[in-house]
Amino acid sequence: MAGSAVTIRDVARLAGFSVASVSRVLNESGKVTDETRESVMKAVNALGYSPNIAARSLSTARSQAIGVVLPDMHGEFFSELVRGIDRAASESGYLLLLSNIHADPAMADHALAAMRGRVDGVIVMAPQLAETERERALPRGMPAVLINSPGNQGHHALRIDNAGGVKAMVGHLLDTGRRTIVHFGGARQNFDAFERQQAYREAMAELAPELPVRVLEGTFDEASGAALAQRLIDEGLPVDAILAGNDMMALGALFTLRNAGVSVPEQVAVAGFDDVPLARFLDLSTVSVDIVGLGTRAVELLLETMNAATQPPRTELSNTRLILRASTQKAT
Amino acid sequence: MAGSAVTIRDVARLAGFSVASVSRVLNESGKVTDETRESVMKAVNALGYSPNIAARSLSTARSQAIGVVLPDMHGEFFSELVRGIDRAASESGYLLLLSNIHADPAMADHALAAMRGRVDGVIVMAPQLAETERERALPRGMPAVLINSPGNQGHHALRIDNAGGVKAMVGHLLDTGRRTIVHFGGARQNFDAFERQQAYREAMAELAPELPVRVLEGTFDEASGAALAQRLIDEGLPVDAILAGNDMMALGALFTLRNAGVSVPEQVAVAGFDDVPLARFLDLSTVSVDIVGLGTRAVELLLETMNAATQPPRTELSNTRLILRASTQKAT
DNA sequence: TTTGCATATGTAACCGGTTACCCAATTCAG
DNA sequence: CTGAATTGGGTAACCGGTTACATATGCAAA
Repeated sequence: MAGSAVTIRDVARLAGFSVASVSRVLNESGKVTDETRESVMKAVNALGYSPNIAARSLSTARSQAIGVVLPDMHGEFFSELVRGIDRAASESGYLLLLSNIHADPAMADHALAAMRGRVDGVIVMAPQLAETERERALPRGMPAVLINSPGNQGHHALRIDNAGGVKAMVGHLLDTGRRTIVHFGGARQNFDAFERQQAYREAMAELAPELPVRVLEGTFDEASGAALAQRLIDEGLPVDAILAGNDMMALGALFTLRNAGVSVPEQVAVAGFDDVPLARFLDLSTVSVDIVGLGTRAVELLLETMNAATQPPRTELSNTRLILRASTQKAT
Repeated sequence: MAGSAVTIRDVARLAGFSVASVSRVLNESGKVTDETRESVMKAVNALGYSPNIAARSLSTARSQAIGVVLPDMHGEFFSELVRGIDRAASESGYLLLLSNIHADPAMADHALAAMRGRVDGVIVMAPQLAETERERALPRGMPAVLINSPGNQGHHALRIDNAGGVKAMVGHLLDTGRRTIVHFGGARQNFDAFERQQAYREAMAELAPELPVRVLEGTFDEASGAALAQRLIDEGLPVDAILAGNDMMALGALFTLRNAGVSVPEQVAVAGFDDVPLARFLDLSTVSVDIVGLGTRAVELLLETMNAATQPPRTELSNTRLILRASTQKAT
């Protein structure tokens, strides 16, 4: 370990006190006279001493770090989430141990095992991992908070309010006179994709049971959105609104429609989900999620769990906001 | 520390062997018979044991973690860089200890101090921190690699090849017949902004010394680009090319020009730097930087330093690629 | 058979902190 | 002036691993 040459015993020797007193001075625990404090501090500065955190962790059984296990994801969502987590964690004096897991359950196992003993708790986002697999990987007794992950075995969980967001958007489309709303869904095993598709069906059933329901399944990327849009064009465009499972799909659709000479929003409305920065530039109506807030809240819940493990597990929804732009409504 | 119920002694007892043998099995060090290995592994699985890393760090004096100190930045750049670092680090069995520093030198101090004894080395990106401040904060003897940071006191350093990228873009603009190229610069204390402005001046001096040089200073955001573009419009648009210090400024300029009825690229070419995802959608010519590669390379250099500290410090440039789109040239 | 050597395993010291517990000195009450 | 209470400080056990060294076992060579 780098920079650990000087130990507490060296400081104690130079200061002329015992290691216990040095420790007491440094941790401001226990009683010490001012003279003791002074000579200890002098020795600390003279030697450039700083405590070895591994040793401290070992004996206190706390590491002042929280583990963050995230899927291999791109762009804004990742950075905003980490920003939120980091902000809240460092406010409480915690550092972040970060690990991306790459879809593969074995890697998830490995990542979580590697964190054992180095973190006081973990924030896990594993939308692609089944509940049983996750629970097996999670060291038992490890405080954990889940973000957007299936199940909630004894842990606090946070979810994006997919249902609320989708329902609001469906409501908006219906309000603006759309009658044949088709949903572009993401891959089935993706948790968000699943929830959003579900929400679309429920919203339609509740708000407009007389209208047709149609889901085209793809993947959460631009190319997939483009391909599905092309399919609709080939069919003669039997729709007046596309509600995509995320923004990238929506953008793919948007471009394909425009290139094919279809006017948006006049002929077809296009809506997405996520409010990626691109959406604003391309005037895409979408649903915005407070990602920084999600991360911050996850840390709060985790700290709560770590301090008083007896809380019954809660699932909270992070709220969403409807962002209406030109892709679903005529300019005002 | 959470989840530490089972220790190596429990495993040893259940397996009927000593802790030394268990350790040998788990670390694949020393000789063990197949039967020993088997019973140890059985006990490990039965108990769900995984070693306490703090204890291991303490006795081996290595933490198998690297610290990552990054500025508070947004979007793609952050996620791609972390992705690159994480990929290379986890391949070599290292975890990431992450800390955002928020421009403030005191926070940088604090972040680095907190990493002492928990990491085997650090990757620091602190473009806004003066060299002396950074060196004071960095624990002595701590292996470090710098990314895009001023100075390189005894450390390996990585830089985006701002000069090369800007020069290539200036060359392209000149080749396509532009004669009055103005540079929109970022804030002076931003290291990249500074380098890019410098590079613009040098490229002009070298490639077209007879042409006018003009720099408008702003900040690295869209609003600033828009404001500067408006200023040029108010002046009667005495330019035929805008080379912005980054993509966001370029996009701000692009929108403002278009809204004012200026045709791009016919009347004015607009170029950026970074190749953010938006650039592709909005057909902005720009310079792309291999961010993932930057992160990966940083880890490689760091590991090298940690293993053989005697290398003379090197500074490497990560290469850039000219991305030509419609904002600087007519459709082919 | 004895010596020798390789090999597998066990014992216990050690990493560098924290802290329970003990002791000595001082203060205070009666 | 004595005994009790208070207080600052020291000793050493402990956290959970790793590993140098000691030991035991088996087998080959002499």
